[in-house]
Order: sequence, then C-alpha cells, then structure tokens
Amino acid sequence: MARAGLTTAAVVDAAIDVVDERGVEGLTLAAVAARTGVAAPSLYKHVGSLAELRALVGVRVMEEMIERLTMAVLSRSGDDAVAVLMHTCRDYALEHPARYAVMPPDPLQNPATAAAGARLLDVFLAVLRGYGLEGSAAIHATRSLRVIVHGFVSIEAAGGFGLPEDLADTYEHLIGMFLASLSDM
Amino acid sequence: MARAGLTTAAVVDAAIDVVDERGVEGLTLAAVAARTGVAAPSLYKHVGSLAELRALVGVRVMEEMIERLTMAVLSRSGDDAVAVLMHTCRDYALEHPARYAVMPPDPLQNPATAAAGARLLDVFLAVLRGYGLEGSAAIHATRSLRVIVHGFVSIEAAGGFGLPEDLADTYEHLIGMFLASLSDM
DNA sequence: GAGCTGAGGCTACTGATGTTAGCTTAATGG
DNA sequence: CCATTAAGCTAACATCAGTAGCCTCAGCTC
Repeated sequence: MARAGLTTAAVVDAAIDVVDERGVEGLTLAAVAARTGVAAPSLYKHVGSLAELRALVGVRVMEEMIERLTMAVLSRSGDDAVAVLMHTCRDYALEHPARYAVMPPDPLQNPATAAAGARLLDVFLAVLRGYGLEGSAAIHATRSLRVIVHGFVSIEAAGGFGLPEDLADTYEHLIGMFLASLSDM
Repeated sequence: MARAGLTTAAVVDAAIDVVDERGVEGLTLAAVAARTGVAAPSLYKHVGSLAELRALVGVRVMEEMIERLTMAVLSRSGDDAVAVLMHTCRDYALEHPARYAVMPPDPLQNPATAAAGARLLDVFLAVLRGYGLEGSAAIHATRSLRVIVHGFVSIEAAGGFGLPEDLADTYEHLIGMFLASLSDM
C-alpha cells in the first residue's frame, strides 16, 4: 500500500481540474478520488465534506481572481482601472467558465469563504477609491459595478446570450454606461 | 390501491412547492413523490426525468413571470415602463427567491424552455421598442437591461449583498443609470 | 352488463454518491 | 528499535435517479 502523499492543497488542485473538465455539477468526491488515485473515503483525511471542498475550491478561485485583478489594475487609476478590472473579470470567466461558476454568490455568509470574498470586494473598492465617492454613493457604485460585471459574465459563461455576436461591444457599452454614471455622482 | 389521479401539471405544482420550501437543491423526485402521496418511480408516468421536471418547473416560473411583467407594463411606456419592468422582476425574486433561481440561465438552448424564454425576452424587447432603437443599439440595450436586472436580482436573491441596507436605493441608482444610457443612444 | 385494454399505480432492483466506522500500515520521532 | 500518528484501505449505510415488470382500476366496446 504505497502512500499517495496527498494534502488538502493537492485535493483542491485535483478538484479544480475536475471542475474544469466536467463543470460544477461534475465536482464529485468519486471524481476527485479517481484523479488523485485514492479511494473516495480517503479524501476525508484531508477534507471535511464535499461542501467544505466546494468552499475550498471557491476560495482558490477567488484568490486566483484577486491575483489577476490586482496585477491588471496595478499602476492604473480612474476610468482606465475600472475598464481593465471589468475586462479582466470577463476574460477570466471566458477562460475558465466553470471556475467562475464555482465561486459562491454569497462568500461573506460562509466563514470559510468570507476572508477571500472580502479581499475580492476590496479590489473593487480600491478601483473606485479615486473617484472620491463618500458614504452611500460609494456603496451604490461598488454594488453597481459588481452587478454589471457579474450579470454580464455569468450570463455569458452560462451561454445565456443567444448569439456570441457583438458581445464584446455590448460589454463596452456597459462599461461606458457605468463610467458615465460615475461622473454624475 | 386508490389512484392519486396525478397529471404532469400536478407534479409540476408539487415540484414548485418543494422548490419554495427546500430551495433549488432540494428539488428531488423523492420529495415530489412524498408531497404528491405517490412512490417515486410513479412520477416517471408523468415526467421523463428529473432534468425534464426541472425544465418544466423553469417554464412554469418563466410563464408566471411573463404574466406579471405583462400586467405590470400594460399601458405604460418609456422610462415608466422600463422602471416598472425592473421593479416587478425584483419584487418577484424577493417573493420567490428559489423560483427565480430555478429559471434556466440559457432557456434558448433547450427546446423544452426555448419558447417560454423567447416570450420572456419579448417582454424586455417590447418595453424598449418605444425608444426607436435600431439594429445593434437595440441589441445592446436589451442585453444591458437583462444584465442589470439579472445581476442585481440574482445576487440579492442569493443573499450576496452583505447588508440589506439601502438595497432599494442601489436598484434605483441602477435603473437611473440604464435610463440615462438609453437617452445617449 | 361482461370483458378487454391501457394507463397509473406499485415493489424490487441497480448503480452512483456522500459519509461513517474501524482496520492496517507506512512514516516519523524518541 | 519501538511507539505513535497519520494516511490509506474495505465494508457498510442512506439517499438518489432510473429501470423492469407486475397489478389493478377505469373506461370503452360489444
């Protein structure tokens, strides 16, 4: 009985591969076990439950996203930073639609995902900081940015837009709409 | 063995109750069977599979939504109609968060849901018709409206906004943003 | 009214999945 | 070199979706 030398991180790695290949619904302990060369119950040595594994995968994806957004936005500001943030989110989701879908819609509600969720939100906040928004204006702007990005990207990743035609233009249109609304605040 | 006198419609009725009570994940053939007073395999006399039942439930919800949106928008036009449409979508999702979540994100991809999806989209199109948008402008506007509504409503229904504070204001802000963008087209 | 037919139930079963319990053994530290 | 611990394993259970095949009620025909 040679040991596989698994770790929690390795299990999450395998889980992400499974998500990429078989989608969110396909993330099953059996699939992860097969991919790691281990019997399914053995995974419980590294992960408390399927729900916990899903949360860990969600955190990993959020961290990947934070990394990319931070890099993309670095040394940019104003409309430029906002546009790049929005584009980077879309590009990530187009590259890894299943990963985008595995991110929890309410990360702050779950202690396991709250920290990563808050840091992801911080990136959105940081990009809007330069506009000098105060109080509720800042809140509305941040929420609106999130709504537009998530609305577009989730529909696109799910294949919800009929034809892919001119989708980039539609996104540009939405970016313009949001930037215009920032000027009016 | 007294007959239950089930029909496909009755099964869908029960399925919607189950969705309301236990959420989208809780929609299981066992739960529907229990609620209809029938053994689980008997459901296959009325429904081809769980996937088909989910599609039927999705269609039912879309039809309910179409009904409400149509009534709400009737004899309204312009910004008034758009705002009412957006509010009605949000109100429905707040009343029935699980039902909103059971709507397929890509109804047009599935023959079983395509017709209802197209009719739902038609309501969105109709509301924008009065603005005299042509060609790609009409497409971008419709998509944008859908993005904003779905983005906000899905995050809210999932409990994704940290605090419920001022959420109505944020939605008003988004409505204003969209209406302003229509004037610029 | 008798009987045939078919639809709508049922039970029994299979295979997949998450999860628990308990055993065994490999690695590690004294 | 042994004791402990952690990482595997098999066996088992509950819950699902789905299939096969039987039974019976209801309605239609003669």
